Amino acid sequence: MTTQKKQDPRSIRSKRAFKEAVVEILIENPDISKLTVQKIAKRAELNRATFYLHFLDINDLLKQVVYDIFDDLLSKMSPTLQIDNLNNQEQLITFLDYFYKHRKILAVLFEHPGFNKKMHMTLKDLIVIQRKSEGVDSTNTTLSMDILASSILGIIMWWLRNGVHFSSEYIASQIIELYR
Amino acid sequence: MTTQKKQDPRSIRSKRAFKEAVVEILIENPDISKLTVQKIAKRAELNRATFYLHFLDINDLLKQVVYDIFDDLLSKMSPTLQIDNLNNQEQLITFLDYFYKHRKILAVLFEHPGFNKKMHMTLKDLIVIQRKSEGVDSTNTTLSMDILASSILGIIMWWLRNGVHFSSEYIASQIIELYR
DNA sequence: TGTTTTATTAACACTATGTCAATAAAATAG
DNA sequence: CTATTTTATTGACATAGTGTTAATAAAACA
Repeated sequence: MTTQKKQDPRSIRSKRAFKEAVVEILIENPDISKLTVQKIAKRAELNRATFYLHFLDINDLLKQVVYDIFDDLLSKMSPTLQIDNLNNQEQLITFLDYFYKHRKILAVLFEHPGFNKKMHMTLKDLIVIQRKSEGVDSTNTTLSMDILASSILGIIMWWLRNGVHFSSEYIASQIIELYR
Repeated sequence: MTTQKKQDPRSIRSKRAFKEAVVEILIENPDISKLTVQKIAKRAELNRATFYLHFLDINDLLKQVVYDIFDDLLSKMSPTLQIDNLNNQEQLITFLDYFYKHRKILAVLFEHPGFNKKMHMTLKDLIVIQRKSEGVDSTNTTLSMDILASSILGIIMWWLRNGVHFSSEYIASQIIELYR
């Protein structure tokens, strides 16, 4: 507890209110370009100037929303990752189920530049962990982990973009098929 | 020449000026969210109101820029597609070379919602044409053409996003490797 | 409970948006 | 080559959004 400056409860409440507001607005109207600080503040029932006390701009707010979601996703993945006798496909389904559950907001956030980067990093990490647990040395494989992560990301983006008409199980099986 | 309403040369010039202006601005500062109609009109040396005569808004302008690029890409691909004895990899390299050549503006346009959709359609079409020329019946293959197109798209996006540090040949070989 | 800390606010100057009636200029028919 | 039509261009206007600041209010905690 050295440099961990304790947050005033008021700050925490306000930040959360803005985050919840922007998510609500985006689910109702999934057009990021139509967002304004004014609309977000009104929905959060807070003054517009308060927004600038917590966030640099709308992009900064969205970046923080993205990071929150990934923290949540990773905390929900970690118990699954520790089960050794769980195979590729089962882990992948756990992963995809998270996306399915939050598909509405995730489909919108995909448009945000920060999302892809974070998603790519997360996927790559998960693949490397997975490979290690299988005893595969990733440095020797023909396909780079970046290429693998990018191609899976592409499939998940298409899945979410098109309204999630396929089950997590089907998408998992298609991804597995790709790397047979 | 029935419903093909002939364009006034003035319209054509103005539209082109706005398109060139927005591309110039985006190459200098690749942040779509910082674009304004005002800046674009100033760069095009035209009045701001003229902008609204040709485009609905900035998104509409960007959509048209995206479509122009894909028209150009397809017109450059079609001679290549007609050469029967050209293999997968050589066609893929022709495709990727186009992206390499226009990487600066394409890396920016990837952020635009319309881009991914158009790109996915184009890729899927090219894959189906390719398969047909090889005599493969796409309806019988295990992987859907959508999944294939999405995964390749993911790789190309990663390639462009990370400053194109790999050659078209390397990326092509990695994509081919994926579907071995 | 009093004092400090910090979040909140209204107000300000500025920039951006989208539209319209008036104007200018290019296109084309005679 | 000129007259007339067509349509692109413009300045001006009302409205909405931005980012900041000094004054205020209200939680935190000693």
